[in-house]
Amino acid sequence: MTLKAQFDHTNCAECPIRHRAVCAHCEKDELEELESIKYYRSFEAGQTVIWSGDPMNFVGSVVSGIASLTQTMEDGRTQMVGLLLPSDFVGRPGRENAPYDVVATTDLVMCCFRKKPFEELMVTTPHIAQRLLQMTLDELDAAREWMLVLGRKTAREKIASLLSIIARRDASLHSSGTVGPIVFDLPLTREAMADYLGLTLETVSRQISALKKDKVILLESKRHVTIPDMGRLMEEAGDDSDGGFLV
Amino acid sequence: MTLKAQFDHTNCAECPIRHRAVCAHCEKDELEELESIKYYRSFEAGQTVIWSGDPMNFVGSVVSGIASLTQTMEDGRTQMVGLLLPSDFVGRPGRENAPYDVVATTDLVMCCFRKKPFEELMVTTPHIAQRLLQMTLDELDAAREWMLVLGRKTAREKIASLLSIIARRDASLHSSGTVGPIVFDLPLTREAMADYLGLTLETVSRQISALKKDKVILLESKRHVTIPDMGRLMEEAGDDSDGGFLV
DNA sequence: CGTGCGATTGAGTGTTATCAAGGTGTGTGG
DNA sequence: CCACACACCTTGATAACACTCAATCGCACG
Repeated sequence: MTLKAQFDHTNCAECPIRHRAVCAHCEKDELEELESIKYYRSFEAGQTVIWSGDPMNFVGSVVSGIASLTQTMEDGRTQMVGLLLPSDFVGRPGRENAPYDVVATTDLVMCCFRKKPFEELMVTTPHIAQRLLQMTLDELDAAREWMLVLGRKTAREKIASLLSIIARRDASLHSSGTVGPIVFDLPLTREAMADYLGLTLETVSRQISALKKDKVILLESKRHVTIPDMGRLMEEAGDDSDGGFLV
Repeated sequence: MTLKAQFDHTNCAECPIRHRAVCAHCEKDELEELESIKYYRSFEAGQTVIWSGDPMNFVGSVVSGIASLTQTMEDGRTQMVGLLLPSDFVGRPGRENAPYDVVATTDLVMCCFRKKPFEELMVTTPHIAQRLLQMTLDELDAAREWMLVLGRKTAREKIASLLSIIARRDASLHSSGTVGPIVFDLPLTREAMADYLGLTLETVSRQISALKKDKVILLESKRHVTIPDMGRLMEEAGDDSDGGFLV
């Protein structure tokens, strides 16, 4: 609620995701149109944003925090199919019902647009559709990367892959140095990591312990990770050890 | 080569994928522009269309046959990350190098456009960009469905899932009856199925034998499959037994 | 008739899941 | 302030499922 107030009257020009979100390519006048139909919503960690199957009357962008897209089978097995970071887009123009659960993994602020007006804007504003196409293609690439992880990597490689992705993302935001240790906080519980990687939480825990024992990672606390050697981590992930940093 | 000739002078209006491909929404004049930059290419089963990492100077649509998108790790483990059926699009506007291997699984005919002119058309022709967005969103949904299969399903469920997808696609093309047995030919080798499902070919073979023994499927030959009861197959796949047919 | 590819089947192994117990840290109420 | 509850995490013992290695089969093709 306090977070909501914090953003309620924010001008798009000052938005932290202004240049990465679906509105990134918009001109000033286009932005004003978007601004007139936008509103902010906040969620606490653990809250469900949308239930699979429910009607979706909005689309929107993650402004801050992390959300996850998950699929659940009848017997309770769950698989995360998307990790939504700031600037990522939620919802599909033209779709009536949500195909996945959307859950706030951390406290979350979203910039929402009512679906109908947004769909109309899509037609009149090519910049929005163009940007959405780019973003969707990027998400498709990420999904295909994860298919390799899910289908072919060992538990240890899966953990190393996830850590290297989070580390890479964090490095692209905060630090600037290309070399040297990388430090970050895990935004996911062991269970969420397991759901992302197609493992059990016990296996996640064991493999993290193993990577720690082998000095691939250092743990100050259960969530606070230091990567002394990024190349080593990427070897463990089964990726090309070099070349990758800017992929 | 003979296939190539067969399509070389085909008018778009008579094209079998005219209403499903990236050109689906195009008006007559837009189609003429596309027609002026298109050319057909044919590949034999097993041929590689594009190697991962190679520069891509074209994009295009699958006209007939099946192609696969695969990722390969340094040690040879491979994961299929896309199954390209007629009307599916290959390539990403704006991208220089291919991120995956594209391999012809069967004999294949593609309708190609040189990348540069196609990218220019994308800007001037919203119908193309709109359709490409739709198709990309559909592919993303399919990829996420596969993430559940890869991450959480058993070998038996994986096989049943793949069979039900192929059966569903075939049913949507050929037959009309909603009930009754479904018959089709598998377009994939056991090895290709394994690469798709994150299994070994031996496990694929064993599970197919098991499904056959349990009368979930009937096999006239190794590739010719009959599904006596689609609901039963979908139960085996771990999906909701009903509701699914039009998903 | 031999060759080769795709597929099947078997035996043994190993990675990961399952079941179970216990540990750590944080917030809340007595 | 302490004790308790709870969520999150770790670790151990055991078992199951899928992988590996290996032999064989069937079929198409030269």
